[in-house]
Amino acid sequence: MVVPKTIPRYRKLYEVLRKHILDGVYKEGDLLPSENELCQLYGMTRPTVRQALSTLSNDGFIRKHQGKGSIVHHLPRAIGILSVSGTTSAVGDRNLKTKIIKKPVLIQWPQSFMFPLSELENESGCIYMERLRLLDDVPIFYDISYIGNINLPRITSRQFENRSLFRILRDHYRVEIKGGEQRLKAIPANARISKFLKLHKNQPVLHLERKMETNNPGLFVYSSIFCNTEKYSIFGRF
Amino acid sequence: MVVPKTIPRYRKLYEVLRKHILDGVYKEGDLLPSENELCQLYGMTRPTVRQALSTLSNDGFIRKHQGKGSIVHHLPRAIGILSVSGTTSAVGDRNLKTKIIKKPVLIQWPQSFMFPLSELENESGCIYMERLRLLDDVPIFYDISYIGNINLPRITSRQFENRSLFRILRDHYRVEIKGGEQRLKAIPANARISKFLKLHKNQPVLHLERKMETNNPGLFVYSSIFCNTEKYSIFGRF
DNA sequence: TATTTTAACTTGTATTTACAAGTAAAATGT
DNA sequence: ACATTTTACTTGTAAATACAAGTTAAAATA
Repeated sequence: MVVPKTIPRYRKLYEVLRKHILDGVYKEGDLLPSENELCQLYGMTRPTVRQALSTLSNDGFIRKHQGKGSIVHHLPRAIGILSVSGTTSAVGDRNLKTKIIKKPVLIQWPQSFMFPLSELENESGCIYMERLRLLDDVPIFYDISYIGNINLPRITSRQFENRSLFRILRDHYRVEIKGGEQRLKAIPANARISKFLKLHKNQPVLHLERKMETNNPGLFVYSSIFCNTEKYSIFGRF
Repeated sequence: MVVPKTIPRYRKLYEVLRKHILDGVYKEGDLLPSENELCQLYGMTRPTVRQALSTLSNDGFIRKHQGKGSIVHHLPRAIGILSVSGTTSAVGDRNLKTKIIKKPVLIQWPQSFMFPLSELENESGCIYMERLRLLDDVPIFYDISYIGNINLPRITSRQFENRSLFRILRDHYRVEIKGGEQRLKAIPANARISKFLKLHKNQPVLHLERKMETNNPGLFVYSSIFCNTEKYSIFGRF
């Protein structure tokens, strides 16, 4: 069923170092082992080690300094919805709950969609769902998602409670989110949004419209997200 | 004065291809020359070419597909303040004007600053300035900037009208913005903000707090930006 | 002692080589 | 005419090597 594609060595090292940083083995400001030491430790050559470090640097886990080394960068403490990793993993699964407002159903795309669609996407419709995400029982994200309906069997019958959409896509369909684009706006909460996010009407709400690319070239995931930023800020790197 | 540091070859190729894409030599959906062709064309080896393409890919100019090639990605048409490049270059200098609200002055950091400061930063104070940026004569960004006061002679007497802060830092002080982090919030406009952005009081405004890293390890640039997102959205890649 | 120089590290850039894996079109077979 | 296989291309991964350039601390020198 799930094809265990061989994982590149540089990716393995990336995962190991990333985990060590997240687990606190290497703390903020610490110097990572030098590239040559990592070569010896993990039995690979410098280009391979450098590819792993380069990815870590791009993801903001380390900063590299010529002549000095790779220094562990401080980790974001706020909600990292602006990063690729997705909300659930960013907050750490601890206090984040997901509530389904509308279970996933197969529908036609809305009349005037927020992003232009390819012909193939338009023909095959999309999977639609609405979720509410709460941090410490405070509603933070009201999330409307559209997933291109391209060979994702049984997705409408899956359990999405307390689980990341991205995780399900990855584990069950081998779909990885690669990146994407987004538009941001500050808007006044309408009746529906204020109801779900427990805000007064017309209170400012952060609105994100996102188009996410996947490892499947024809498959995109779209989200319209309304954020209650009264208590928490949305955090991002660039 | 300005030391002409040798520019790496992969960087040169990056600049050339980037310019070609921006100038429309390669259009959206076009296939770039293959890596081997680029090797021949520019007289360099594949790892060097790949380093240039990898940077282009990270910056969102191209998407790479194994077995196919590098495909030019569509360019953002909206305002790219979430990208590193800075506002001026992103919009294209055409209709964007900058108005100085408060000329740059050397002051002490505010009492409780939005980001933690290093000792060195705290001791030496900061350069403070306020700017208003207008697109088609509509005020879009109200921008409060703090620059660490580390060896930037005569900066308080420079002309910032219609010029990007980043450009001045780069051209006159060899300071390059490398990346950074930001927090986002939707807030109601207060008296001052509504005055400058020509909005009603309590209308939703997008608030960005940014910390930007530079090629000078001790130097950071901070901005508190209030955005009028009524007409335009803020665009970003991730 | 104080200063300068050197040496030993670090990461950055670049070449060369080899094979794996994905894509698409041409060649082949039925 | 259609389906399959082959082939030639593409990018991906990985090794081995070399030197440049920035940093730091030890060593040499004044």
